[in-house]
Amino acid sequence: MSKAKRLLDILMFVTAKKNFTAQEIADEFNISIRTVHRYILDLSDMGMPIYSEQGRNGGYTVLTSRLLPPILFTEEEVVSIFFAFQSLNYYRNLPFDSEITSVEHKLYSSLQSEAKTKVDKIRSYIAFWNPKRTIDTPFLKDILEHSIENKNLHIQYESKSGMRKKHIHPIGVYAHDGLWYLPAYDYDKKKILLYRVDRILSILSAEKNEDDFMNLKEWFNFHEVKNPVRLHVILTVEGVRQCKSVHYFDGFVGTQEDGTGYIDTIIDRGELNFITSLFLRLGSHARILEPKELIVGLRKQAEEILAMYQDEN
Amino acid sequence: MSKAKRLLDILMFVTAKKNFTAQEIADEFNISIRTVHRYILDLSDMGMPIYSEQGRNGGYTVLTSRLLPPILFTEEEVVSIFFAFQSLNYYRNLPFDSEITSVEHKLYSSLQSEAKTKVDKIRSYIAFWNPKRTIDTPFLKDILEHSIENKNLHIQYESKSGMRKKHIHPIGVYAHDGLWYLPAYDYDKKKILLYRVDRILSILSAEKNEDDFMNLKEWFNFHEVKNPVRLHVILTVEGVRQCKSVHYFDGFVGTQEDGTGYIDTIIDRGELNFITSLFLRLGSHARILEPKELIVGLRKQAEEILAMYQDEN
DNA sequence: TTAATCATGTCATTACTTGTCATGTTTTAC
DNA sequence: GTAAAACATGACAAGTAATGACATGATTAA
Repeated sequence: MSKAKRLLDILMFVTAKKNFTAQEIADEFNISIRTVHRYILDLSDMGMPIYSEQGRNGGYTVLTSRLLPPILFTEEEVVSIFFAFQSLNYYRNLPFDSEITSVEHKLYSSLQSEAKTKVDKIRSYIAFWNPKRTIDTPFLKDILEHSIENKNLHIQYESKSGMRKKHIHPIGVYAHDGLWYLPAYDYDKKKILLYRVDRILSILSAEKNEDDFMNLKEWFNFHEVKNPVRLHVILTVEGVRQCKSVHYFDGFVGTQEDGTGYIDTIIDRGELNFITSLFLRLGSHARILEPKELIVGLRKQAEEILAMYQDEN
Repeated sequence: MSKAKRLLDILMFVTAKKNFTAQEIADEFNISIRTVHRYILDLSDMGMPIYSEQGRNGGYTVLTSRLLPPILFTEEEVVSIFFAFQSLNYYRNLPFDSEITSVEHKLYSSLQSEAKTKVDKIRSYIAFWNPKRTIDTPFLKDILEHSIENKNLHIQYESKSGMRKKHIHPIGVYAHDGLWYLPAYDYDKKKILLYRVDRILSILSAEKNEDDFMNLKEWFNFHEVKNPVRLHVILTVEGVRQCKSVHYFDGFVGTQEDGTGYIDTIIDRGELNFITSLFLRLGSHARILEPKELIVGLRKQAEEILAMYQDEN
């Protein structure tokens, strides 16, 4: 076996083990201790942060987190990594900040000037925009970490009715439109609720979770319809156009030959509140047939607005 | 110089040159032709796609796009790359698809099982959600490419009033809320308009652009206010809460000591249409003082809704 | 003090690398 | 069809690097 290959093997062995003696390596790879010492010298020369302790119970220790064997990329592959990093640009408080910076640095400096230009262009011509909010999300990293580690949390949360303590189990964390959301099982309310990470005021404590919960993907697919209500709406041509751009109605917008259309589906009563504002905007482009409550809600909102501005003309 | 180092040098030299003869390498590195042949054998053994053509005018050719020197990553750095890739998950028709797959594969297979678990967890606990639309964006890759290459385009575009031909210069491309937008200079209308990439029906032709335009970043910061209008609103506590979650008002929401607040800023008249639906939703939580048009618009919309449902009770 | 470690040096042996030379093969220009 | 320019491969000697065995020293903990 070539020296280079063997050095790589040892590198992997050693980064996995973190603590080892020369004898162990010698036995593992069937080489003499003298050679092991020589190899370790080579590895430190190559920049591996490895240090030794003499004396009984001494040995070697690898300082850094594990190093991976060197990986060969093509230029296009590296460009694709920069493309992916570009998509994180408009977020704040992301985890892996320093790692991403160091990866970017390593990769960029290995590129030739032509490819550097390409990366620069991607950076200036492509954006994954989201509202670059002034809202701070200081606990994002912690929440992500705890979610991944399957912990339960006690948090202080700023809800509509003021500051509350919550005992929750995170299902996962997701970003939408620049905000971070935390679907989590609330132990007091005994159901899964959706929290906003920026409204978490502090994490009081975390403990290992023992229970079983659905994961994030399952939660996304899971739409518990507890109070089913039929939503039945007729749409003008313009109404169809606008509804098709609303994700909520994805797939539910039916069209007639003349371009007009309809929505006829089952939704949860809890969602009516959210839907009201959609139909307020659509005005006469959408005529609701069912449910009654939605019509009542719309009228109430409309009346509220008219009442507020009745004295102005 | 060690063999390994020299092999790397040659690897870089040949990937940059793409076409070369053994003699050239021998001269460049001051080694014998025989050794060059041996090195090339080594490189192919290492997986470099290098092939030879015999005969006069023959030589070696490197098949792939340029390979970069092997790069050492720490485990955390690799995890951060997977984190970034995760953010692309809910998009369709992205460029660099195959590159990302191959990078993922290379990296994942080099990870140890412990780190693999971490990557798996990131994949199942973190999402960058956006409306995973059923809308197809077949021209996204092409549009991106042409933007980067500073081309002008003739496209067929599906606008409100039907299919139109457009002659444009792309400023850049950005994603927002799952849709791709293309700010571009319209040569006919002589101004920058915003197109939706999914509404591009075909690209008729592309030609090199000679003119100077602003770039995407400049465009983001550029808000031409042609018809300035003062927007002045007073907000209840709940109104403040809701407005702060609306990106459009970022930074413009002032608060009083008692928790109520106000918005007082200058906007463009063209934006009133969009704002109307925001205030429809807010109802009595937001009382508009100025501009008059907005109040008129709100009342009109409210009356339209009431008229539509007047016979129902 | 002793045993377990690392650290370093020397030296003979072995393994690998390199250059030179030789011999083919393939392709193209003339 | 021949010569030139290229790759392909083999053999071998000379040179270089890697290895193991052994020796010695230093450091640390039991």
